[in-house]
Amino acid sequence: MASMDALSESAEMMIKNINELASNGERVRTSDLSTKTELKPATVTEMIQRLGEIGLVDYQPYHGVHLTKQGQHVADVIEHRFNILQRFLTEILGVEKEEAAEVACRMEHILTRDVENRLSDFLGVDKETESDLFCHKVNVDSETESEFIPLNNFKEGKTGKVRLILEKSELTNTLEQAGLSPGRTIIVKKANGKSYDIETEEGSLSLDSDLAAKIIIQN
Amino acid sequence: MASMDALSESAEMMIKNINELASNGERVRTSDLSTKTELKPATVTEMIQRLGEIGLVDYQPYHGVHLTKQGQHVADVIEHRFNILQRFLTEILGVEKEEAAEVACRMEHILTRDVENRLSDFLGVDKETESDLFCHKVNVDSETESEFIPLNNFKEGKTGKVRLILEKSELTNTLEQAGLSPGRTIIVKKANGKSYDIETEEGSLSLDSDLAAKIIIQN
DNA sequence: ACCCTAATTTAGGTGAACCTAAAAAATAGC
DNA sequence: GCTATTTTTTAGGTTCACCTAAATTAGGGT
Repeated sequence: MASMDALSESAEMMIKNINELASNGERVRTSDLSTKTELKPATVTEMIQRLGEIGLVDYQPYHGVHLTKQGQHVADVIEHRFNILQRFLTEILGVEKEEAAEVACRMEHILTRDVENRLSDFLGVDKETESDLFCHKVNVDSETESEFIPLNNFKEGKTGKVRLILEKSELTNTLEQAGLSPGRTIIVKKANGKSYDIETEEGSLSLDSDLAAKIIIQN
Repeated sequence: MASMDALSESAEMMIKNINELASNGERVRTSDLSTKTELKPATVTEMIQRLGEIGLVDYQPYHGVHLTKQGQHVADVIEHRFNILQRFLTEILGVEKEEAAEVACRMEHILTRDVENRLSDFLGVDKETESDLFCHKVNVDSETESEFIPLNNFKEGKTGKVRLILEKSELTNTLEQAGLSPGRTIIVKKANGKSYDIETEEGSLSLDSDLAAKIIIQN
């Protein structure tokens, strides 16, 4: 039986790799894992035996492994964490894809549920991420709690408060004069993904999605 | 002599803790490190011996340690990484301070220089953070930086992208239908201070300077 | 059915990061 | 200045994540 002990980075990486090699549904061979992880076959054997003992994989000597339901869940969580981290690093910080992947691959083992959720929200992942079947929307914790959302992910018709403006420039100064400044309340009149029509305390204006992405609203 | 081998998380944590206990400039005792790190004294001794061998601390048996110049540099880097991570987690994601500290404390050992720099920029730390003497501003990437200009100041013949429309009205709606809406590219055909002839993706039009003043273009 | 090869596992080793228990050194009290 | 106490170190053990080399098993070809 599995002891929910918080897995080591190595163990999580092994599960992740098993998952990635098991796309076709077949059992994953030791040698393939060895190639992918760049670990020696003997090391792979040792690790999958341990994973078998704690119930995360079904291991049969000489006949490879496949993830158990529990193992699959772990893999899904890790994959999701990797994805949001990589998105954050590339889309928000502008890190190159390869480096982002490396860093995300280290950080995915460290993220807590809370940070993971908040990062998702920040990136605007609310829109039915179909890939997350496992994510049984149990989210018991999504209490009324207002969120911080980039303006470009804000839904039409909603009211919010400007909390943060990223990458300040002359343009954002202009925006602020037009009533779109931290602390002010705004209404999103129209949002079609390309341009955003906003009503501020001062009047109305409209801006493009690049600019909208830099304005963080609290609902 | 120090081998710049990328330190383990444990080693980096030990250096960080030595630094934090050395505020007064005095040598740090094994027992204090033991208390702070929640490791047994024997473990602390073992680790500071290793750090001594690679030149990051000056270790004298029975008389504690203090950071060498190299060790101090490591401590400074880690502290800086911790700070920006914690700021990001609390200020941007809204994570509670305690959890943010824990997560930042794990992530600080993983950040690369590039990600660190970008995160700093994102948080707006560029403005002469006097504490980071070592942080040579290597930012090679400040690309040709385009400007944001009201359409009435835009020069004849130039091409730009609509970014922002102030004071929306029926008139501006009409403009948007004519292709002059946020995100679209336009060309200024003629500009004489009174009226402006524009070519949009949809066709051409002409408008007066009052209206042009409310349309911000990025070149 | 049998051998050969390739894949896999076992056996045994290393270093890092922890531990406990015992020895040694420093310090404090008188 | 000597002993008692506290601090620190040494010695030796464990687990984890890796390794190499040797033994074992599976499967394909004839």
